[in-house]
Amino acid sequence: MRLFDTLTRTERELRPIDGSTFRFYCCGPTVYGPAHIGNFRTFVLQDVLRRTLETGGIHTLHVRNITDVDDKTIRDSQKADRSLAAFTAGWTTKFHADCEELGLLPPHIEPSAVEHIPQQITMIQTLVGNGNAYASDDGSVYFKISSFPDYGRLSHLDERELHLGKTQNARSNSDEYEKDSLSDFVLWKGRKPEDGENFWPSPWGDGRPGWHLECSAMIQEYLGDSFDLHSGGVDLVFPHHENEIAQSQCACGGRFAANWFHTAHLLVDGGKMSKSLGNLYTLADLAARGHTAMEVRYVLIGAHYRKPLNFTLDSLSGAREALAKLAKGARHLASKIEPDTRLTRADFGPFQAAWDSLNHDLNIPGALGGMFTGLREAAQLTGTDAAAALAGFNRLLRALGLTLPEEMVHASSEIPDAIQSLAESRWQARLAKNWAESDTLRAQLAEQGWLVKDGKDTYTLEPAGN
RNA sequence: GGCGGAGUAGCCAAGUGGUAAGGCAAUGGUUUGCAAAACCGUCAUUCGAGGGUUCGAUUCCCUCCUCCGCCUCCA
Repeated sequence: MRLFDTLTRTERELRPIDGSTFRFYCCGPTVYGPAHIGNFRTFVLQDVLRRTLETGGIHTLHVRNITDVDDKTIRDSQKADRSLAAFTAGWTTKFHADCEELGLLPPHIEPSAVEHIPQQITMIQTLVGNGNAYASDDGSVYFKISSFPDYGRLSHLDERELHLGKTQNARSNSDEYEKDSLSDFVLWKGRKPEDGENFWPSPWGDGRPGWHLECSAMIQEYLGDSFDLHSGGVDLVFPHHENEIAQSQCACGGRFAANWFHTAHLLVDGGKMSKSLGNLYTLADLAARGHTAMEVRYVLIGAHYRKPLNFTLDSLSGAREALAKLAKGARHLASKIEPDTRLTRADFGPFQAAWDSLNHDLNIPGALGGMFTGLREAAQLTGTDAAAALAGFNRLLRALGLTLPEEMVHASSEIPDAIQSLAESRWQARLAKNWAESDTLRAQLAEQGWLVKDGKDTYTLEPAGN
């Protein structure tokens, strides 16, 4: 497949550099609270990238870290009066549960920062030894930007140098006199009283690793000095990824990531998502509004990854209908296939255009459109052709990580008994042509948030839309 | 201020130098005790505004307007 690369700003063919396995790294969550749907946009898109590669026959090695030590995890664990380990373990578990609900494939390796302190220290020692880093009086170690001429290539820093110079002057009067120059970033943070028990011994004294270094050390451990792709949200381009490049290339040599995959942000109602605006949603928030994780996933993949996605609650309701429509189309297609039909082809049939879209810079919205139009074409097919089309459709679904509702009654197991019996009474009244009674009971169900849909011989119950 | 990105129907959203995918909503019809559901249709002469290049631009260039992100932690 072809994918846009942030560093070269060109579209490139993705092929494993080792010839067999496509090895990639994704910056994972900092576990100090529940992840929100903006975080999940990134993880879901990375998941579709992986699934698309795998559907195309490419083996992958997916590494995604857990950041379990930084300012926020320490601060909030203290607030919660729990150990850092217990605190972050709780949120890690929650994160995994959310991921599973969203249909995310677990990474093959999921290293945590705390579990890789020795590797981080070793990397810092190498950097100090190479003259790329220096210790300060307070036991911290900084990376010396001026020792790495390529610094800034990813984020086009050279075009911002003038500004940076100004800032340096402005800030060199501030407290941060520890650093040779302002843009030097911290690799190891010397122990401070507010860190509490959260410190580790090092050649420079007690302290903890800097945030940027975690990823570099874990990448070195599991992927080596050169690998296929590195991914994260656009906000990580600078300084996080820029710093990773500097650390890793100086410490390990190698080319680091061959491709950079950055995902645009999620907006809510056209603006930034934030707690203060009350528009920051977690999976649990949306579940409380009656939306399934699969509906959330459908919305999250609904815009091209390099464009901001405008999230609205209405789009979630739309997703429910769209998923139902896909399910219906698939069922219709399946009904055209004789039980003993043999699959004789392995192409995508009417879904070829959808598959092509996916492989052209991960155009998921284009692929989704192709699935609907493909379904329309496929409706005419029978026998082997229908079987081949359905197989293509299902491969596409798997690439997108979508699972379709078997029946429209996706909440059937969660219908309270009281509601169920109310609905049953209504159905009996209706069969007896007691319309007044039937309508009254239907209104009662509606009041309690349930929608009745009458079929020919039976009825279904659904939570009413929001 | 610097860098990067975006403005396509009521909403979400693809796409292309050759005349606008798809989904939701809406709406007409069939069906239904009435609704809903289901099924069959309809739904942008137009792509933020104004110029320019071109036989032809929504797609390329210029200017302007609006919005978003990064420049400090952030998916």
